[in-house]
Amino acid sequence: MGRSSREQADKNRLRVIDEADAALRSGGAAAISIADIMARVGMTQGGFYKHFSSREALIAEACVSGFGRSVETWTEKAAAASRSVRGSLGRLVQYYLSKKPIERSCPMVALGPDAAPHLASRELNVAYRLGVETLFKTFTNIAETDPSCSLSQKELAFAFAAMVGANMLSRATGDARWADAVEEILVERTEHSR
Amino acid sequence: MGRSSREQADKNRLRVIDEADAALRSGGAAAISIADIMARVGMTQGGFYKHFSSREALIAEACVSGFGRSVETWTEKAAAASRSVRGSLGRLVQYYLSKKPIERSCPMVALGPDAAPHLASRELNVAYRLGVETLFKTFTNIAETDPSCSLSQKELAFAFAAMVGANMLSRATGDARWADAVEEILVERTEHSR
DNA sequence: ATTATCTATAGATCTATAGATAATGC
DNA sequence: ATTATCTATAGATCTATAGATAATGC
Repeated sequence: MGRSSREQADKNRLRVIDEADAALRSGGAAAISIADIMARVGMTQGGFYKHFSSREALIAEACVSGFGRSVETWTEKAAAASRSVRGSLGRLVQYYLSKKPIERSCPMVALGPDAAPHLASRELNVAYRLGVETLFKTFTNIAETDPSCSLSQKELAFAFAAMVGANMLSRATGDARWADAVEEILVERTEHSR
Repeated sequence: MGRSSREQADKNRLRVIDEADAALRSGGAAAISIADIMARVGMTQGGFYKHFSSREALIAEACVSGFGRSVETWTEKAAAASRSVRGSLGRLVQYYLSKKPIERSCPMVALGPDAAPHLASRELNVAYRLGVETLFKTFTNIAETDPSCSLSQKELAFAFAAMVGANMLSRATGDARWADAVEEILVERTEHSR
């Protein structure tokens, strides 16, 4: 097999990023093996460096991509109709904390420990910070346009941290207690003032 | 240098666990290199396997040790006198979310992603679950004996998740916003009923 | 002619083991 | 005699690079 068309090469690049994103969400940065990911895309490791300058560069790009995907999903889930939960923020919380395949977690949780400045490349740390900032902005935007929610900025930061912490704890322990408590309280708290 | 005394060997074993605990808190399971840790203790890697059956076994033991240390610290901090915060639960929250050296984080956060059942050894997953359970028990015990705190069990689980999430987010992003919001709200909420 | 991908490999890890060494403990 | 530790190394990674190959794009 020889060279791909420019168009195909661009698609291959995106597939590599998608696979890296999936691996990151499953096992953090430690789960990124260039040979593995290239094999999953159907290529060999040698081709990797025509697309990315280093493993670190791929991780940072996958982080950007993962957060981008989360922003989209959050917006969709908040907007979606739901019988059980009336407010859009409540719907987002319910989606975020409902049992999902454990192998594909939120990038905030999957990358949290790896993204700290003393461990991550500068690129990854920047991508993570920007990603969290963007997701929180999405969160507050949804809250502001939700008439059933009247939380202050500080209370929103609190709720956001609780959501993320509960996700991490329930995922790691397999005990839904954390996710359930946060979901119930936040859904109630964004509806009782309607 | 030849053989150590039985007493010295036991001390060496504990020093290996302490170094592993420090490495775990700094960089998660990925930061555990047997040669590194043994060198830090002043030994060579060959001696490792007289003390531990495998790298995974050391990680699990370090996890147990780390949680044990946290339980002790939490109890001390809650009991300590403080001018600024009156309730013992508030003191614990303040300690847990105050700026600490980023290199020595809470085991719940440092090991969270590594401890999930599809990634960790069974030993590590069990140690993590037990550790979280014990820390939450410590948390609720402190809350129950604190007359300024009247949170329900569900609200305590919520507060606990918020604390952990804020710790992870502030540590990873370097932005104290999450820690500050959770600290202020929880300290206020455990005092306004006094 | 250019270049995306492949094959092959250098160099640097890291875990675990085997056998040697020397101090302990009886 | 026993055993905690050391030296040395096998075997298995993994990242990154060099040079070959073959299809694209002009």
